[in-house]
Amino acid sequence: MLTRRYRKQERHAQILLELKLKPHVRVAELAKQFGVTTETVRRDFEELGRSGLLQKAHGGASAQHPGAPSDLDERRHQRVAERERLGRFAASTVKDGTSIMIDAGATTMEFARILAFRETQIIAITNSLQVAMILGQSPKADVRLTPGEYLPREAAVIGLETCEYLEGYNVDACFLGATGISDVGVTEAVKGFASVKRAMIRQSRRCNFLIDASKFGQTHLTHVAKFDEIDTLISDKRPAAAFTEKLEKNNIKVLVPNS
Amino acid sequence: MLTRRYRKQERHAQILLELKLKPHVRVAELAKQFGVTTETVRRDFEELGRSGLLQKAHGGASAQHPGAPSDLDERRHQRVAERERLGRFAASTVKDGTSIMIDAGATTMEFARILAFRETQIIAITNSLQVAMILGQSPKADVRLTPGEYLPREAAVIGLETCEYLEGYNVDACFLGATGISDVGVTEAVKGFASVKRAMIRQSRRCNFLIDASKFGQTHLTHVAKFDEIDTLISDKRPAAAFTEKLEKNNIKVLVPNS
DNA sequence: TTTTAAATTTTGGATTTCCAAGATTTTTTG
DNA sequence: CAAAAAATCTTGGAAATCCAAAATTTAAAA
Repeated sequence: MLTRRYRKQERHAQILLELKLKPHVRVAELAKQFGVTTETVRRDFEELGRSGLLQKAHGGASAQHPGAPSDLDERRHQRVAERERLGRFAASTVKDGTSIMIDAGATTMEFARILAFRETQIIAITNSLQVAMILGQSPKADVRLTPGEYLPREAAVIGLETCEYLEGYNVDACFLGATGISDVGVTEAVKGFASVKRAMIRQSRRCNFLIDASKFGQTHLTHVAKFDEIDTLISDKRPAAAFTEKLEKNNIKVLVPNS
Repeated sequence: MLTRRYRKQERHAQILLELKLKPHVRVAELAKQFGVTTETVRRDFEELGRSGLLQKAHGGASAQHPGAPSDLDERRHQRVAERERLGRFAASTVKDGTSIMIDAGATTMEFARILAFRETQIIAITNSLQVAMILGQSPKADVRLTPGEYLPREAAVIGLETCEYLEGYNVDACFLGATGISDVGVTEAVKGFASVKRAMIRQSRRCNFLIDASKFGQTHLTHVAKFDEIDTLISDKRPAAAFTEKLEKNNIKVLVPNS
């Protein structure tokens, strides 16, 4: 019997590859190209779509927003609604003409997307390739990327060069994500991120953390900031009363949408 | 009579705005949202599509990728096979343990894709976000990104910072694309790219240009390199005899696959 | 090898989208 | 204000897509 021309995995890879060239591919085209039924391609889309690697459409599929590695995307699919609210709200606090630093993460990406959508006039410095790409679409954003070692999992750059570069700039505010906030302060799980975040804090007049409610009370490996270094916590839900009180005792403004 | 809620221009702007948030919008949705017929939305797509601002799809439209000018898109897709051959061939010349610089462009992207696929062990420095992302997927590649101003159309960084950063490194070879090669040498159409390319040439022991045959004889605005600065020209087809001779008189090795 | 699970194809009908051409409305222009 | 131009709506098929379920093939496991 003949060996199948493309196995499932190859097709999946090929589809994602195509989507890097074209923003949209059609079921029929791919079916012909692979020599399989449209139903098979449809199923491929279904699977890739579930992993958040593409967006299904009638008759085809669209690339997910530019260049998004898979693990990061999986996370993106969880808590999307909450994150969007948070990002939208955070973006609404940024005024025209502000200079900011933005770090890497799913939350800050959403934040950047809204900033681009609103066409807020800003100068932004980031170590996240995705944030740069998203913000770059806004005609009103002047984007600078930091140098450094490329970290595939997060699509960001890190390292000494990154931190040194940041020292060349002083900005109005920084907007940072994190994997946890608890009694010990803000902590981070991703190796190499903490030092970049700290560098950003040092160069900013105002420090904002964007942390969604699911991360309250969590403590991770590396330390990012103590309470007295934080100016604002932006989240989707207000933390427990006791914790809020503790934060406000440290002069941290807690901002949540809607209320 | 009622004033129309959205005029054509407003709709167009709104559609493009939506596409910054979602990679794909549907005719039916927008028609409902604007309170117009699907036919009207379809016509909007038609017009925006002609200007290359979006890509039509069955039942909707997708955002155009950054770095994909509309008129070029068709040509890009036609030359995919040639570019892949070129990229594959160029990648085959890279040995394990080499340090290289790679610049931005469709051709170098393909080159990077093959390097990642082959898992060649390299240290790579690039100013292209896409090259970084692609190469970053290889476990054997150590990728560094240059700093600089972000250029949305090309998904790359440029500027003085980029060039200064490059001066901190000396590598075995650089692999560069270009928009033209002719009697005057290698030239480039994209503003800001030439100086980055020149900086890369200065820091490399060996200078390779990846230029497909369609660009032979073309001269563009900015000057990149004279013949005596080039070591190798890698292409998909051999140039005309007269031109080849001229190149080889300048000690430029001309490499093409297959022969 | 046989068995089992997974992947793919086939089928047919419901749904959606497309396209063109003519009718209607709105906007612009003289 | 009237005429012309542009934009939009309506309509009626034609074409493409979707979906589910059952049949078939292929790959993996026992």
